[in-house]
Amino acid sequence: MKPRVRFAPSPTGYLHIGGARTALFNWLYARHTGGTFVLRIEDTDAARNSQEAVDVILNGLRWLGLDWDEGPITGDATGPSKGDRGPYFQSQRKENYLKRVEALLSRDLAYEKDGAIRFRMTREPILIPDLVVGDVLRPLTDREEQDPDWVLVRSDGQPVFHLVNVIDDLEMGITHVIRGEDHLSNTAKHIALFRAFGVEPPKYAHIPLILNGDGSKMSKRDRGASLTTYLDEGFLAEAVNNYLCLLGWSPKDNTEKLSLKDVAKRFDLPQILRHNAKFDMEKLLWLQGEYCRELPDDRFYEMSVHALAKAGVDTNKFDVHFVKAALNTCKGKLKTFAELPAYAGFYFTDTVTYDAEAAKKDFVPENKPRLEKLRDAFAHAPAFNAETLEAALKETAKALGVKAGFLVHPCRLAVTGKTSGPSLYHLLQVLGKERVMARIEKAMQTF
RNA sequence: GACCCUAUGGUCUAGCGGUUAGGACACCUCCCUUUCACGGAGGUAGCCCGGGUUCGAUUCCCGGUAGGGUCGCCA
Repeated sequence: MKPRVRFAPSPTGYLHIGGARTALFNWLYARHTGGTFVLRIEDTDAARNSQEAVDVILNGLRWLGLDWDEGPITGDATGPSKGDRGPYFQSQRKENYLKRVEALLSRDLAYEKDGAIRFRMTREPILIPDLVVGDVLRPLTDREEQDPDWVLVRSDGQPVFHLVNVIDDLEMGITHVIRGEDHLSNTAKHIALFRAFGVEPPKYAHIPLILNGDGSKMSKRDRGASLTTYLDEGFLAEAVNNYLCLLGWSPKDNTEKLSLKDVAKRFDLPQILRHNAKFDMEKLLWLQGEYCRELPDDRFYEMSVHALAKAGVDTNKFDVHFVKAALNTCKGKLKTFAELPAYAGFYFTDTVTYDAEAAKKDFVPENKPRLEKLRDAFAHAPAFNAETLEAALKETAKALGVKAGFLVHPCRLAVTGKTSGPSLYHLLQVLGKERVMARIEKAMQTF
């Protein structure tokens, strides 16, 4: 029998990075085994759920490329879905729950008290066989000893998470429950329920959690916790996926860069690590830089234009060849597209603002005649391209008896306003003679 | 408070009784470079502590400590 796994997020309005990894591991296992990846929306808290909140999840998974074989097609709970085990929204499954509760009631495995329906919980310790953690024996805690039974249906008629989760897994034929380790202790409840329903529970695989760098729990507000951040900041899905794979799983051969396809081939549950991992943005950024550098030109262009537009730079106002040439000088230089507007903004504006500290250092009186000479050399260069400009600058430096750097830095500052950026000669070429001359002229008037 | 899980450099990890404890990120130095980035060459830094078991423990067992999780009419 082929495995059936599921990702069952609650639409809270954001997709936690840990949730994304849970989805990823489920997806990887399904793809590795040729099984089925089910997406189920746990929208039991009707008041807080909205279609927008579901869309955040759907969009996040789609962005990562984690396609589901069964589940909703849109964020609309009553909308279309794929798969024959639906509905895939808990809000649409209420009668299933009530039917199951009736069955429990009729067999005295549950009872009513104070308007709520409670489950007669097993008193003996329950063995949880876990594919990642191993066999875990879970006795009742001292608190639970006082009153081991727990609520299945609230007095307002709402079934609780533990109940619906188990019923859905049962009815959807889930064979492997791959979820965060925060559910490990509660798995005893789930196993007891499955048995009460007369079926063997699925296999469990509890994966370690992702924590903040300081070891604390990653919550909504923490940097990097929300998947949306990565979409917004111009990360590449392949980098995020790759990084997530490396948190709690290892190819064991020192490979760091892996495609989802590679991982799907090699991934398996028993190799998952048992300890929590701390989130390290630096390493993610490194991977991001790696993938960014390898981007095909058209995709780099597309993402760049998008990032610039988001920052208020309308590249449509410029000649397409100019835009492409400009962006070309940036490729391989930065890690996230969010950096691009600051990095390449000088191409798309006529008002250069100079870095104050750099201006203090480079826009000094002795540099004025140098800049003048350089301007003249540029003006008389046989052509205005990277090679001729480099030659012109070097000759000028030689004639002045100074190192090239004395011309390079003020020139870069005059033209871009900054101390670092794309290759100077190439950016000058792209900017073109007219703009370059004007900018040097303008800069010289400031000191 | 009880119970559960975990423990290799700052971080992610390889290791599954005998290794100069390997790799990656980050950091430092140097080279390349007219900036930055890339690339290249080096470097700093690690087996949580204490007991066992064993000829020998990072590795196995027990205890401690630390971190995380769970014990809801939250999910």
